[in-house]
Amino acid sequence: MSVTIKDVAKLAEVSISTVSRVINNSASVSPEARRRVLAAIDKLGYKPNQVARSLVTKKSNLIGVIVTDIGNSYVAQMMRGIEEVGRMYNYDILLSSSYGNPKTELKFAELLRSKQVEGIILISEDVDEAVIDVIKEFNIPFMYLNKYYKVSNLPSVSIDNYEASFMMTKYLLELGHENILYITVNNDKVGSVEKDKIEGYRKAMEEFKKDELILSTKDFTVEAGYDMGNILENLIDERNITAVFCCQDEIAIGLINYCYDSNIQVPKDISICGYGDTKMASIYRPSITTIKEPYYDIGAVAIRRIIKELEGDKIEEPSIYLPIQLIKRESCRRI
Amino acid sequence: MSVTIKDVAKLAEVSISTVSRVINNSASVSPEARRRVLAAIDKLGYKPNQVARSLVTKKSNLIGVIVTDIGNSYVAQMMRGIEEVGRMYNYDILLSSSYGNPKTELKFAELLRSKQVEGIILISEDVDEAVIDVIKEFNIPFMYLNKYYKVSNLPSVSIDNYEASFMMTKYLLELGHENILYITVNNDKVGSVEKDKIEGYRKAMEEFKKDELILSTKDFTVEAGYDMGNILENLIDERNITAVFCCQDEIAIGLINYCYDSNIQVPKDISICGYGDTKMASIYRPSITTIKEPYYDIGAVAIRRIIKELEGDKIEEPSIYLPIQLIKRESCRRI
DNA sequence: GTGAAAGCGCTAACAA
DNA sequence: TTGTTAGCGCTTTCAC
Repeated sequence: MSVTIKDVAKLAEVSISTVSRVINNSASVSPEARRRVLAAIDKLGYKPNQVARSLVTKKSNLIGVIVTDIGNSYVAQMMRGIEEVGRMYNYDILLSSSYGNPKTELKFAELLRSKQVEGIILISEDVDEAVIDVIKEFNIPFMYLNKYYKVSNLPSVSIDNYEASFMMTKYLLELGHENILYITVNNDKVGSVEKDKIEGYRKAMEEFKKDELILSTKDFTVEAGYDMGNILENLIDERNITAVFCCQDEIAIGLINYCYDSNIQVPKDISICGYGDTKMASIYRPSITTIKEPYYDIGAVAIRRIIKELEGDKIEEPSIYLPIQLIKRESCRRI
Repeated sequence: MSVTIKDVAKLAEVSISTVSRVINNSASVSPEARRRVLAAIDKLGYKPNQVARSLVTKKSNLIGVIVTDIGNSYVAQMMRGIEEVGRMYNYDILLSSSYGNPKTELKFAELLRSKQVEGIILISEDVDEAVIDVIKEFNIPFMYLNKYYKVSNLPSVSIDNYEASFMMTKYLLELGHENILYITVNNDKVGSVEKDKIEGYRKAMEEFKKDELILSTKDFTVEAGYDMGNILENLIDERNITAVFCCQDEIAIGLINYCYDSNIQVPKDISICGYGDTKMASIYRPSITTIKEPYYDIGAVAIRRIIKELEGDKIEEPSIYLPIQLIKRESCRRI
């Protein structure tokens, strides 16, 4: 068996309380006793059993994170922020992947709870009120991170999508583009950020007195972007489209792939920009003009807020918005 | 406070032992008592405290994973496999990122231990014997995953790099390429898989009676690949190089980026292949011919082996090699 | 089939 | 400054 506090106490010839005091620095211990305890700890290679400690202190120092899919680049970036900041404050991360299944999310939430996590971060790509309600009832700090939807009154960290979309559209307009296509993803659900982004696009187009043109694709994948290719090809001729604002980098990449395959040159023949600034956007050629969503920071701020709440701070504003950035790269040119 | 086994016992008017028996199905309980207990559990929304349970059973159902950086695509893929298979067997994942720092790895290893993890998976990119030794001493199932180094006699899951490299080189030769450049990364450390890969390349070149040409770059990054560009440009002229086998996809992508910027067409002017089959390799244009390292499976098999060991199976072979695949895409052409 | 009691490894009164 | 003791929430003998 592994060595316990008793073994240390015996070897150091003190009581277990004294050992406990030494390892927790919780009360004054005579230099002599401390020395003996430390020596014993060293000799035995004693490491306190955190499980036992948790049981009595009711502090697990665990924060549960439920993600859709850790294989998604942006999720991994958020995890980095979560992990790194959590670590600074001595919190460990219990990870579970739901693959977008609400049933699984629910199961994991309860599992995390039974493991006594002190807070939960849910990274979701859909909205399921049932899961949210259950987690809320746990009465522990909770952060809801969703790149695609807003849920009002839920503590979260995100960006101002309206502003970002407006900024990007304006940039394209200022480059001289007059006919700018916005590619969104079919979505009627309440809270979809696409609504805000479309508003931002519209606002800018109106300001420049240009006609809007919005098309939907089926989802946020490279394939969906690729599939928009032939429609775009027609639009270039028929509507003299010179720039496309894609609602996600993946779609932009798919579209540029189509162009590559069809000998349409980007940005010479058409300017294409994305949204998100995933890793790929900077590595791909042409490198992609996009909006940088600060994934790392979103994760970092989310866990920081949880820890603050754990430390007693009440969080005032449920939603925090982080600054975005327009990243100008090769895929969009002045016209 | 949250509801405990006592509350359930009181409401059901049985002893806590009976409640325990019901939730664990550990001994026969009269139908009537079971019914009452179940009703009480349901009414109170009772969830057993896993921490308390762990303390007595000495089973935490936790597996600790130390990764270099969850932001790396291949690490995230491995994590998927680890998480998903762990979940099937009811194990939770405690995640920590070392960012390659051995001191941090060590600290996390001990932290994980004190959290009573039942097994540890270390995903590393360097070799630090000290860390390995410490983890070994924990005497719990341990898997060592390292894409770049082999450490003999350590339980691990990897691929046969010699074979993979041989296969790829042979493929290029069979496409008609005669002068094939292999780009490796400067590395004298023992156990580097680059040694095996170079051997595989050599073997194939010898078999086809061609001269080898090997160059080193500084690390496994896109930038390092890009930096090889001008050297390659000269080599195309001077040595009539028609194909480049890069030891990692990132380097291949960097090199192709250079070509893109310098109006060298891939694969028309030069064929370039990579190694790893990261996500990027299939999305990038031209799509990249590469060796598929089965990251997901590596993670899945690693944790499965840990669980098997936890279940009492002794693991015979320390190292397991998973099958690789040659993925033929656009970046290499017949000559 | 069931309850009482011991104990997992630890912290935190409390008393000395 | 120190030791004794009670418990954290649970499982598991051991009697009955």
